[in-house]
Amino acid sequence: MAADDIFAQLLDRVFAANEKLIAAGVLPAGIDQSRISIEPPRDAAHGEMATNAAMVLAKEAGKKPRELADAIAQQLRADDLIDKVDVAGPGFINLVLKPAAWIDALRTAVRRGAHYGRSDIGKSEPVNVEYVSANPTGPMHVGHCRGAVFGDALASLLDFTGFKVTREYYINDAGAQVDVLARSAFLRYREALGEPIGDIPEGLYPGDYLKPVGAALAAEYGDKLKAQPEADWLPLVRAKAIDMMMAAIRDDLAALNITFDVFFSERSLNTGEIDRVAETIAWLRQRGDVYEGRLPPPKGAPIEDWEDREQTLFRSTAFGDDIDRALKKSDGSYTYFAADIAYHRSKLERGFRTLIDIWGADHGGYIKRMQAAVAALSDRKAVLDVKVVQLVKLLRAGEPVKMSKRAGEFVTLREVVDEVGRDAVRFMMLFRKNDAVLDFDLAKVLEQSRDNPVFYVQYGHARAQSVFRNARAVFPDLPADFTSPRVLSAANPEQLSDPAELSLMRRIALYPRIVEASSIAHEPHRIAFYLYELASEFHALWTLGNASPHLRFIIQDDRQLTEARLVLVQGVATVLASGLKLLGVEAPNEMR
RNA sequence: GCGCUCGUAGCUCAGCUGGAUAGAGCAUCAGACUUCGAAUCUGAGGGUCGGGAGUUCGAAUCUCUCCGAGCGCGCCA
Repeated sequence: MAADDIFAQLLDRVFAANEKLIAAGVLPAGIDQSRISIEPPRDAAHGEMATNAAMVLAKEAGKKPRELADAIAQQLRADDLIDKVDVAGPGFINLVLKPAAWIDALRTAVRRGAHYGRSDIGKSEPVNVEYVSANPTGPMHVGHCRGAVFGDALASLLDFTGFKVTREYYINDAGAQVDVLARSAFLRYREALGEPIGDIPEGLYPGDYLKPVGAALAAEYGDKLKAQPEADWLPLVRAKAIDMMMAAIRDDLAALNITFDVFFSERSLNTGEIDRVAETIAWLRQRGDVYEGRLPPPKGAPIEDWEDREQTLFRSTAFGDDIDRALKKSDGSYTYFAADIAYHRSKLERGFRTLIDIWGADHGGYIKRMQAAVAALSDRKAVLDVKVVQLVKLLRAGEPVKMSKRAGEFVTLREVVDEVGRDAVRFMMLFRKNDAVLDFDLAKVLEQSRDNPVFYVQYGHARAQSVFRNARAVFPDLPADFTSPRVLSAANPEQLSDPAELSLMRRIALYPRIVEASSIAHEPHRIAFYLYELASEFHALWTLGNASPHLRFIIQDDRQLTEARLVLVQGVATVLASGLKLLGVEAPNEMR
C-alpha cells in the first residue's frame, strides 16, 4: 500500500523471508503473521529497525524464539535493503539498513513533496466528524476552541489518509436555551428603541453582544413587536437572534481557519413536514428498543422533585449502557437525547458508518447512551467514536485569567486569537492529548524560545528556507527552482553519511508511519509532537555546523556536497510544512 | 453509591495501542556565537511509571483490586 513507507517495505521483506522458511518446512504453512511488526528500537544500540517476528511466531511454530530468529535472520541477510542483522534479547531481530535505503526514503519525501505521507488507508470510506456544535446563544469562548481545533485537525488528518470526510456542526437551535436567547434579545430590542431597561434580570443573557441583535430587530420591525404578546414575537426574535449568533460563530471560526461542510439544525428535525424525532422513536419502538416503563431514582445526589412515573424509555442497556434513558420530558416534549438520536440517524441515512463526535469533558457521561443509540439504529453496524476534549485553563504568566460567567464576562475565542495569533492557538491546542487538561499561558505562547513549541517548529521551517536563500547567494548559478523535486532529485544525496544526517533521514522516513498511526488512533497530537522532534533534530544538526564547519549545509568549494545537503534540508522543510498544514498552522519562510 | 477520564523526574508533559536499560521541555549546574539566523545547541544530576495482585517470552501500556484528582449521574443542552 503506502509505497512511501519504508516500514511497510521492510515488513514485506520479513514476510518474504518467512515464505521461504515455510517452503523449507521450518514454519508451518498458513501460520498467523498478523502480529508481526517492525519498528525503530528505542535504543540506537539495537540497530535502526527491529522486528518481533520470531517471538510472535515461535509458539505456533513450536520453536524456540531465538532459534527461529536465527533462521529468519539468515534469510534477511540476503536482502538488498539490509546491511546487518542481529538477533538479540528474547528473540528480537535487529536490522541496520544500507544507507541507500534511507537515502531512498529521503528522495521519496522530496519527490512526493506535499503528498508525502498521504495514504489510502481510509479506502475512501465516508467519515462524519461532528465538532464545536456550540449553542448559538453567544460568541465562542476559549472553552470551545479546543474542540474546534481538534476536530478540524482530525478531519484534515483523516482526509490526508484517504477517508472521505464531512465536517459537520450541529446547531442546538431548539429547546429552552434559545428561548432565553430570544427574551434576552427582545430586551435589547426595547433598549434599541430608547426604552431604559436597567439591569438585565436574572436568568437572561447579560452580554453586550446582543445589542446588535436588538438594533437589527428595531431596524427591521420598528416598534411593531413591542405591543405583541410573547407567543407572537418570540419565534421572529429567536430566528433573528440565532441567525446573527451563527454568523458571529462562523466569523469566530473563520478566524481560526475553520469551516464546515454541513450545518445541521436541531430544529429542522421536527419542524419540517415529518417529525423526524417522532418517526425515529416509533421506528425504535417497533424494533423493541423503546418502551414505556419506570426508572429507579438515581443513587447519588437526591433529586428534590423526584416523581416515579411511567415514561418513554430507550433500551440503551441492551447496547452496553448502565441504565435505560428517557426520551420525553414530563411536559411531553422530547429530551435532548431524543433529538440527538434522530440527528445521528440522519448521519446514518446519509451513508456514514463511521461517526466521530467531539465533545467537551462535561458531556462524558453521555457517551454510552449515544453509542448505544447508534448501535441500535444501525443494527450494530456503525461505529461512533466520541473524542472528549478536556478543559483549557487560561493563564497569563502562570496566573489564572479570571472570568465571571455571571456577569457575562468571559474571554472570547476572538480575543485570544487576536492576542496570540491563530497559529499559536491551533498548535498549542494540539500539543497535548485531547483527554488531558491543557494549560494555555498567553504570556508563554508569545515567547520566542524553545519553551514555546509553536515558535520552535516554525523556526525550523524558516531556518530551512534561510539555507536556501543563502545557497542561492553562494552559488548564483543554482537554477531558480532548485528546491523543486525535479532539480533536487538530480542531486547526489549519497554523500550524506554523517550520523546526524542519517538520523535526520530516519526521522523523515518515520513521517508516513506517524501520520497513519495518528489517523487510526484519532490522535492529531502525535503529529505535533513528531514535528517538535523533527525540528529539534534539525536545529541540532544546524548547530553542529558551528563547531564542525565541514557539516554545514553550504560548503563554498563543494557544490556537489552542498546540493546533496540541500536535498536533506528540503526533506525537513517538506515534512515540517506538511505536518503543520495538517494541524492548520502556517509554515513561515522567515520569522522576523 | 455508580459510571467515565486521569495519576510517569521538583514542575509541565510524551511514550508509536504489549517490546529490550522509561524519554523530552522547564527549573538547577557546567559549556558552545569574527554563525548557513545562539530566537539555537552540547553535557550532568534527577524515577518504586500512585500501591498491590494477575495475564505471558515481555506490562507505564491489557485484567482485577485498593488509594487519590477531575467530570457526570430522569424532565439542562
